Amino acid sequence: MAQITNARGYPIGAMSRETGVNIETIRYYERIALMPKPDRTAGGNRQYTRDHLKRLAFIKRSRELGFSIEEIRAMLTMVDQDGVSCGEVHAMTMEHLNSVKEKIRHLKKLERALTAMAAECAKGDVPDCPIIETLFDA
Amino acid sequence: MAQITNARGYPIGAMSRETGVNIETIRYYERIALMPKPDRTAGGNRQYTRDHLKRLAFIKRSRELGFSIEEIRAMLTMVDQDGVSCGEVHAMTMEHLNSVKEKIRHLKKLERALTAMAAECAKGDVPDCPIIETLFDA
DNA sequence: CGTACCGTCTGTAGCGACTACAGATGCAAG
DNA sequence: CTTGCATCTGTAGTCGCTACAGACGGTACG
Repeated sequence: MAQITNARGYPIGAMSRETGVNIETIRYYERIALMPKPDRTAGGNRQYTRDHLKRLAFIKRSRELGFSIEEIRAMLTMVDQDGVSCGEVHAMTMEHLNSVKEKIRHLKKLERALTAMAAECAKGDVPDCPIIETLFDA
Repeated sequence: MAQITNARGYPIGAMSRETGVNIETIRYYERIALMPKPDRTAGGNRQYTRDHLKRLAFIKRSRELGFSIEEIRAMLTMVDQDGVSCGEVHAMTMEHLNSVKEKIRHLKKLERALTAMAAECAKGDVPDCPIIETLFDA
């Protein structure tokens, strides 16, 4: 009985609220074929199912973990073909993990350089700012 | 005597080689007025001076430290006006440092999540891949 | 039944910071 | 004089959205 509401499916606003994905972004995912085209009401509004909702949540979580759209597309293609190869998914995850680790290393280098620059700076309105000097003459 | 070469100025390719900034990017910086328009040869080729070179190197180093184009523009505007306020530069640097630190925190969270996911995975060609499960049901 | 009003629609343009062409010249060495 | 790399302009593409404009859908209230 309470199912009647669900029988009508989720409009795009509900999808957005449930997953935290922007409405414009949901339509964008449809345009790039990451989300399948949903049914429409007589008037032309999108009507999503629970499966759509799960898929969108999957995409959201994967994006939050920094996977690119194309990586997510690859994973979803495997899921769609019911041929999920755990080895492949594991490899993708490890590769992604390595790129995250490298980004961290890189940012830590920046952090050290910025900290060193800032420490040199007297903070006063001195004509020769050590930060600017460093950037010009490093 | 050897100065004659320099008297002709640097063509864009030399600027690129010296600083490691792509030629297309140098022209892009000119278009967005981050680099001033240089003199031209009779035939229309750009001729840069040592000052241009120093400026481009400044931009390069600042970009490598993750400063945005607009942040760099602000710093260079101060330099151009000869009104370098060390306080302002210091503030910008600290703000930038904080955003770098936050990115590091964020990436470390990702690293932990990805490591945890990967650890759960048997790596075999199991039908139900724990990574995919996690992404679907988290 | 009308009306108000939010939700949703399509299509296009913008963001940041480049990068990648195409097609036409410049210029220096042999 | 020719060869051939360097450089020129202008435009369009990248990624992953985001932000409109202007028109229509759908529902709650009177």
